[in-house]
Amino acid sequence: MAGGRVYSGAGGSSTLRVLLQNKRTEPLDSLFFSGSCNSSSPPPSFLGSRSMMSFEDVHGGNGSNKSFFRSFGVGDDVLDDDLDEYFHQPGKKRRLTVEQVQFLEKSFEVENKLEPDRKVQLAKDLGLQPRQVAIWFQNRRARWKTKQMEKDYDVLQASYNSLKADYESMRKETDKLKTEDVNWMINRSISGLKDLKFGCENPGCRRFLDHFNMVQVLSEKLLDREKEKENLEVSENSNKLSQEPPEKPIADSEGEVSKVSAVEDISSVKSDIFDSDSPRFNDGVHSNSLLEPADSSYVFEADQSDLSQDEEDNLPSYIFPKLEDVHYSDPPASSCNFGFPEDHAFWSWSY
DNA sequence: TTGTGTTTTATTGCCTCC
DNA sequence: GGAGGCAATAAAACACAA
Repeated sequence: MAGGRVYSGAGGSSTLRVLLQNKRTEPLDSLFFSGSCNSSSPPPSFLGSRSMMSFEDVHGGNGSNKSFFRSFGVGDDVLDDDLDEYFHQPGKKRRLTVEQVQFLEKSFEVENKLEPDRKVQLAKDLGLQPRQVAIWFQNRRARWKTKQMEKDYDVLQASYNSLKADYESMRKETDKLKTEDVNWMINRSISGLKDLKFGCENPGCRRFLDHFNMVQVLSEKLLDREKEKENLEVSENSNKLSQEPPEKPIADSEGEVSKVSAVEDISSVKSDIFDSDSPRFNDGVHSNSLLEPADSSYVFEADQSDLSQDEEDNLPSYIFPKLEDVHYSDPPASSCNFGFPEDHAFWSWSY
């Protein structure tokens, strides 16, 4: 017993099960057996509570709530003779009838809290003890709360799944945009180089442009040399055919040999850099793909040793600065990074 | 028929409110 | 301090598969 609470209705000896076994009536059948059973299943036993049937406790012991049963055609003789016997079975839990539960459910829908007056009235109408009605409402509230929590959980989970899907979608979109952005920057840089030809007053930009132009000029030079070499070989071969094969090399002086070697070296460099089959060399002269960042480093890493000292000496110092004079660092205010992020160090340098 | 899981009814203990 | 609500739990009733 909690908090001095007094529960009424316990005790007694007989059961309505006995009553129904002996004196069941059609109205009672419809009351106690409808809904929860069908023709193919045996009717369940009456599931009223032991305490629910304690009329004395409900209405001062005058049995006035027998009206609930009388309304279904149960005669007073039945009630008087057997209900007492049934209503006082200890240690048994009785389920409410479908009709009682439906009645309580409707009442619960109206208001899930139970005021004392309403509780007494419901108990009177259903032939239950007020305590039973209170317990039923209490348990019903607990079930409602559990279901509500399940619904809330489902709503939250749906919301979470929706947000997660949005996140994944946005993440993919972001990755896609990043890729597009890189391509856009590359294209912008290339078109920026073209634009620079028509004027860039920024010293850094001008130097880069001069460098870029010089690379193009040198590449054209290399191509010319390649052609000269090929022509020379062709003419030599034709001479061989018409003359005795020489016993000595064509170039018998060291200087001559060195020049040929130099040409071969340069040709090899040219082949590496300007191979017409290379994706970096599209039109043979001015190639945007020359600046493709996939191998962008080579643009600035041209091995100066590939050029003859004469050629190198003839270049302005700002075009081919000494390596020790070049400082790849954070871009100065005058530097030019062509729209690339500043962490792309190769785009920004200063002397 | 029986074992097992679920649902329903009821109890207990604690708490808050008046 | 009594009344009543709530959470946790017990236990009976029920459903169902094997």
